[in-house]
Amino acid sequence: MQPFTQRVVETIKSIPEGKVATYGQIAELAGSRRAARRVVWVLHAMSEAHGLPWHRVVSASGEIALRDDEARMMQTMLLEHEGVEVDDRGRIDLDRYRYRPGDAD
DNA sequence: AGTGTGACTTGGG
DNA sequence: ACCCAAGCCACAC
Repeated sequence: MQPFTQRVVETIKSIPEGKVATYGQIAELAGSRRAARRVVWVLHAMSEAHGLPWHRVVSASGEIALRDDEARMMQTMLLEHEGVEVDDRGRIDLDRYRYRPGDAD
């Protein structure tokens, strides 16, 4: 596994319950600001094997990015279970729920 | 090696 | 706020 991939995995694992991070944010935290699409690939390839909290990753617009309706429902359910509000269009208020590393909560 | 694809992002209109 | 075109990076064929 490439170092960047490893860092993406660690970054995703570091997102706390009740918070979300965007693809671009994860890419930046892992050291490559423009690598949002690699984050997508990591989620596909490593989510299961590494037990990643994949549901805490959303798009820069605060939207659930999954295409598949069932999967969207699943993500919505997992997030709301952690106290993250998701509206009926699958949108999340990033001002409220965005993960900010280093914040004292 | 070229092309297509993806749970993306940004910038412009 | 929505739509679109480019840019982005790695992978599979």
